[in-house]
Amino acid sequence: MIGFAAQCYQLVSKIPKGKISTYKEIGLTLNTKAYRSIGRIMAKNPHLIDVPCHRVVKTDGYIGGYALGMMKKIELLQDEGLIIKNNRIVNYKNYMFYFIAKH
DNA sequence: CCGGTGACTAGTC
DNA sequence: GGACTAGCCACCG
Repeated sequence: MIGFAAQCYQLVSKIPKGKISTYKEIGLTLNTKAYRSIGRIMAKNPHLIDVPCHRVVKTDGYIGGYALGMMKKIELLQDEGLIIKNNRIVNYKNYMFYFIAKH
């Protein structure tokens, strides 16, 4: 059986390099409002390498948290070409990746 | 801007 | 196996 966590991991793993998504999007895609659950699952991420959860940020483009610390998360994102300022992704909307089509 | 509330899962006890 | 707790959030006042 595919658990909730597995679905999250699967979605996140589909985010292309240089792109980001939000916890909300994942929630919408999985048709749930369990935003916090998603965060908790990521925090316990047993697939830290396989699942690039550093590409998942808050709805406002703020970094949020990361198992290895926000600094590490920022590093990884910057390494993919994103610009981070004050813990926030500059022009994050340009990098947004939607799992489902939005108008 | 801060605090409280909501919704949901996986772990732990 | 039931109950409790924590969590990388979102939204509203």
